[in-house]
Amino acid sequence: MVSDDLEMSTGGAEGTEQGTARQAWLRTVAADVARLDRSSSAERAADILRRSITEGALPPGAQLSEIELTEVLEVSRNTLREAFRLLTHEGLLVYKLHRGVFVPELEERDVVDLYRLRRVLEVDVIRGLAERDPELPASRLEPLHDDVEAAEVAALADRWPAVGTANMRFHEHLIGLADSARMDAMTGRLLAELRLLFHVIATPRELHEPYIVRNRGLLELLETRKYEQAAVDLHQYLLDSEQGILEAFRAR
Amino acid sequence: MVSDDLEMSTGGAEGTEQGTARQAWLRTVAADVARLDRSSSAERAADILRRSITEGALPPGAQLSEIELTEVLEVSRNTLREAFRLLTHEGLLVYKLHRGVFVPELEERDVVDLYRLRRVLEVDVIRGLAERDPELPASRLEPLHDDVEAAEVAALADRWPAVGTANMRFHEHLIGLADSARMDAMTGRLLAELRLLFHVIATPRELHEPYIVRNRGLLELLETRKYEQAAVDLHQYLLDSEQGILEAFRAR
DNA sequence: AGAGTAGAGATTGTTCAACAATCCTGCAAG
DNA sequence: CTTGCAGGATTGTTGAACAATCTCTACTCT
Repeated sequence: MVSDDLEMSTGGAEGTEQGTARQAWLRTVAADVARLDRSSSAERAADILRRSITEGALPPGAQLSEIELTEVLEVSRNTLREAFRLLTHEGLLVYKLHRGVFVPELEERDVVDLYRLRRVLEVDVIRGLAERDPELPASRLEPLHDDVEAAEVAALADRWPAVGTANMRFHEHLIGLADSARMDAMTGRLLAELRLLFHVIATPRELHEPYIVRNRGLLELLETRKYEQAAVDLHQYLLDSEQGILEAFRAR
Repeated sequence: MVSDDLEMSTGGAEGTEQGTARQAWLRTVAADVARLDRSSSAERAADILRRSITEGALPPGAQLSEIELTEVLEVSRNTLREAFRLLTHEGLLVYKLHRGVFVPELEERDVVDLYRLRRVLEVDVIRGLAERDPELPASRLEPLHDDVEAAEVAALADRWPAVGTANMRFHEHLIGLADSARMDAMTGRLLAELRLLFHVIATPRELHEPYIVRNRGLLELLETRKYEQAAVDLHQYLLDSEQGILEAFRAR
């Protein structure tokens, strides 16, 4: 959701269209300002907790004690509870009234549910490209390109959780092609929940490795504007991925 | 979100019909208990605000003052802020750091975005029925039936906002056929945002009336299991509805 | 001994009052 | 007309306090 660290200042860009260049620059500045402003204590606390959860430090089922965390995070109880609410609505925590907040334990039916949504949304994005944006500029695919390379590099270094992260960012950027704020929000939530599942799985390599090359294949189909083929491939891709997670899940 | 509790051991299967009747009763009791338990002050405050917003008492753009509302709702500032967070994540309020919370002002692009999502999700639900649940029991369509009738009754009484509400519930129940908790949540949010739009529209009758009969037609297609036809109709239905809202919106 | 119950201790839900940080308004100066 | 600067108002955050609820232990009764 963040970590698009300062993309700014890459110089250049005094091409023919000064007006649009300036507009683009204004946009990036506005984005930076928004990122700085976003600092409220509750959201910073939520950031730390989010990382702890998605990286597995807080395993599914764990309870988060309020007094304990106020000391660790150095925020007041009220602020901490606001952070809890934030994460609750991302699906990364669940409230049980008068009992506390817990890291949710997802079940098979959640996997099925999550993947159903992923298939619907992601496949629709691709089909949508064919209809509404067949002249997709290559620059919009750059983030996807970077993600694929990041996954390949991480794989060479045997860093499989990093591969998983890169793969997820690939899908996040894929959804981003739709220019739909609400799809972006939903996807963020879906992928966050999915991440929850990864930590109960023993074999991250088997889980992530096959999709590095498939992501690259998908990207090439997009670059050559074979949208229908990309949609079909992605559908099968997600079915396979779901199956892989379900199997790993049953074998835990 | 919760209320999966007390699903436990209903004493096994005594008479088949007694068993299911008892199960149904247990479910309703569980729902009641959940409703009472859910009482947290923040959620009660959120309920009141939600109604105020969706019924138009708080128009788009309005700012919600904290001190003012603590007096009206008789809750502390902290609890009120928790209610704000709840509504923020439903899309019914937006936070501006150090400035306060506001009822969002949706624009044309939001209409387009919302309807894109609605089309994707709702049409997929129908197509999904064909694949995974062709033997859909008639009882599952009862809520849809009730909604259609409610809309027809309200129309006869010239109560057009009520017609709009009934129409929305129809779509909510339609999504419910998918048995997907996450689709339900997303739809709730999408429809809440859509409601926000209705209040800047001057002619609720023209907006809602055509869809009463179309809802009934859709329902009949589902009852006779003509799923593909229903999917096609629904797609066009949503395109028309989007167009209607956009026109009313531009003419405001 | 085992089941049920009462109560102590711990945790969460909510309130209140205070202070710090930020925004908005109006006014003066260039 | 814009820029810069108080002053007032609103939001962000804290800490302490109390009420409500849950959990676990120890006790009573059969």
